[in-house]
Amino acid sequence: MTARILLVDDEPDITGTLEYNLRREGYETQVADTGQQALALARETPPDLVVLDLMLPDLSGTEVCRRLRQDDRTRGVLVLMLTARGDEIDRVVGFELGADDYVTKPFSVRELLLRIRALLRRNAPDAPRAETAREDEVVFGRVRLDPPAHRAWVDDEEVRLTALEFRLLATFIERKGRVQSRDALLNDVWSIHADVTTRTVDTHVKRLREKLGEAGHYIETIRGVGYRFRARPDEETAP
Amino acid sequence: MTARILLVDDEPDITGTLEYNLRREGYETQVADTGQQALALARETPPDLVVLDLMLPDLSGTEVCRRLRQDDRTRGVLVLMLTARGDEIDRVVGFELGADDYVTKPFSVRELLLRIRALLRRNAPDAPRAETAREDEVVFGRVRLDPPAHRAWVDDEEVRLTALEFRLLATFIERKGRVQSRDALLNDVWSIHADVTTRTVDTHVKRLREKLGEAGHYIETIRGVGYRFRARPDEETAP
DNA sequence: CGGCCCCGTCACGCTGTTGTCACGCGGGCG
DNA sequence: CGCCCGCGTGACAACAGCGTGACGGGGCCG
Repeated sequence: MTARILLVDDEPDITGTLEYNLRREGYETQVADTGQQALALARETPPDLVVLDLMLPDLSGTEVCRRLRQDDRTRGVLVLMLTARGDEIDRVVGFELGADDYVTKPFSVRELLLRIRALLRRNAPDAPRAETAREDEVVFGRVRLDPPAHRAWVDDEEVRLTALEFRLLATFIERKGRVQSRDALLNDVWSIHADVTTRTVDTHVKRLREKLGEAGHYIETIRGVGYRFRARPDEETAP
Repeated sequence: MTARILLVDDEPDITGTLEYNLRREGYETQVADTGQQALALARETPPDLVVLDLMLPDLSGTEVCRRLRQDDRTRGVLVLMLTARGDEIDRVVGFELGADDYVTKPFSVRELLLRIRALLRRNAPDAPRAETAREDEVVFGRVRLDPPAHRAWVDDEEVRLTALEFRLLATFIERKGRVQSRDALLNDVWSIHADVTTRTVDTHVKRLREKLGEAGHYIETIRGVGYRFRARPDEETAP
């Protein structure tokens, strides 16, 4: 079974070169030059791997990745990100997005081809990713997160989180034990730097708590400061 | 638990640079310049990750990797390979060796650091922050403060402080040993420059003392001037 | 095109926090 | 020795901050 690869970039030079080389190696390829198109194609017939540029005309690459993870049909697709600022890479391959690999621009085509091959083989049918998949999971008390699959559980009961909620929860867990001001959260989760008087953060924290049920108590309110995710699941703070 | 990283390369330049950078990020490092030495060290106390050069004086990097995978003690260790001729990479990250990632020489240190961080996090059991949080703590006698977490303890008993009280206490400790006039405190803690006739400061000092219990005596009243936090916990001032 | 889901905003009500006041005490200064 | 200013203290009312339910717009999918 030859692998199918979806190339997403608005630069024809890049997709062209990659397509040529990948086909020469026996892969089937598809090309999309916008995020929307990429999502449509991926949902139509999920590829084995998506090479995803971060800079796209419509949606950002991170957004595309997020939506891929949210759809059952495309959840398991491997994602290799192209380009990321150094300080973004952590989020790209970390809790939040769970991309499987990345290559920074300018990149050598050879390098990219090698990484694609490595990813596909690591994920090959008879070499189940079971082991590595486990390692990608994040467990905190009764909460379990699988960033690459973009799924969440509480007590082994799956919880359906929206993209935003997932991002919020991932950020909380990543920064557990430390208070996050509303401003900080708006920066990191919403990617906006606005002075805020709205109750947006509060509302989404409420929704997240609601969906997490008992585990919602992991999110503590520090009045006048912000929110804090518990440092440890069994921790008891002063009354 | 900070991660332990074993660097294996016969180039002191490389190991030196990496060691410096990794330590700066809080990792523990070990260095080996031969394959045999690397294996010995790894078996002695298995590290969390091995950065492994392919070109070594005695054993090849691939051979070292293979033996690491064969030994029960070191089987689970993450391996990041340095340098590989293009046509070798397939074997390195493939079934045969099963390295977890690779970086080709010449490599950017930044790139390598990012990949190391990504690997470790993906593989981190838990509590990646526990240790670093410690470093942010402020300890003064029986009082302990954790500003990022916005928590306070007296004799390891957590004390619940309001945002204002926390700010006040932090300011005191920051300016310990020096008298703070009520005006100064209103400036720094309340961020207002008002002529003061109110008993606001006094009231909050009282509340803070109350919550601190015995440790409340760290805050001394300097009649006619203001308040002063002790310079040292064991200090006794003349009555 | 229509329905659904997601998300931002708003208003309302509650609770903990905070500023103020009055009172009493005590120490220093005249 | 006594008075006065400064400080501790308890009470209290206003208020800000937060939880919550509801609403409407907008985007995505069928």
